[in-house]
Amino acid sequence: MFSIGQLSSKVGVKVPTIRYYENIGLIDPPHRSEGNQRRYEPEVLDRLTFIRHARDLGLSIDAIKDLLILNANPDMPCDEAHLIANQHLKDIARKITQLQQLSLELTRITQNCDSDTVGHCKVLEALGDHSTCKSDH
Amino acid sequence: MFSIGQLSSKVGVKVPTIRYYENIGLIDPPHRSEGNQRRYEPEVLDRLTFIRHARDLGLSIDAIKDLLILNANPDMPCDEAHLIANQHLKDIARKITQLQQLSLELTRITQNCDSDTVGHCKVLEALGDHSTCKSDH
DNA sequence: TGTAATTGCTCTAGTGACTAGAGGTTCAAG
DNA sequence: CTTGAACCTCTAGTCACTAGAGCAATTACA
Repeated sequence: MFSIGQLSSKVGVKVPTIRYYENIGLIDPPHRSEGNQRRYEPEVLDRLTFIRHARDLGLSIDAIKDLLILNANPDMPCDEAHLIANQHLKDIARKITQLQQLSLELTRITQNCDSDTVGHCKVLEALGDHSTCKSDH
Repeated sequence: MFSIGQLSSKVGVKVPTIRYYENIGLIDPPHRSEGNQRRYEPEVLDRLTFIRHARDLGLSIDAIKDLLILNANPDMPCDEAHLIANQHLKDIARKITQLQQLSLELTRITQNCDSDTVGHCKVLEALGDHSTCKSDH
């Protein structure tokens, strides 16, 4: 049996966030002590770790809800889990490329600083041209 | 001269979002028609496209404001531009690193799984078990 | 030119995923 | 048995939008 604070430090999810997750139905309301404080069974550790991990990877709460349902039904096909992961992968790859472009441009700006002024700044160009996008977003 | 709807479909930013950007000072208030409707000059296209891409990459509105200032002032003293650019460079570098780790992690997770039912799906397992992570996130 | 559909206007409130604070209660260590 | 840390609920704030109400202007077509 854990208090909410112990649970929090064990899984690295903040106390108010745990209460928030309970509020929105992502985790079940635990039993309470005589004085109305939350007391958690060890099982919640796995679930919260899963949630935390998935959030870290940028999955939405709704996506996590889906995955938790999948998790609870071991006989279901796992395509959906892969689909969710793969969608994320594509998105991430695109973002990396664009951030690298922006980074390059910002580096150029700082390195052009032998003169007194920025000169012709291409920050906007670095991200302004939609045609350089590989995917549509 | 574009109406707000035309602008919206050209750059892929929703109409209410454009008004919101005007509200918070990210784009200038345009001229109005006789009947008080917004009429945009073509110049706003670049600016909005830039904003859209930068947002997509996870830059905050404040960061975007800075970058737009940088872009709009080619005569800006060097040290000031240097400062702004460097501040955001660090941030962007960090974002790239994080995304790369994430991408690796997701790839590893999806490639480890070749089962057809959730029961043996490694994606779900990997999300639940933090100890299998190569990097800390 | 008339009229109907579409697009526009402002304003307020809601969303997601938390986070902060007020004001009070319970628990565990000394 | 006291004290202080941890807990409770509740409301409100954050960011970057998004939705809806209720009304006005514009555009397409007959």
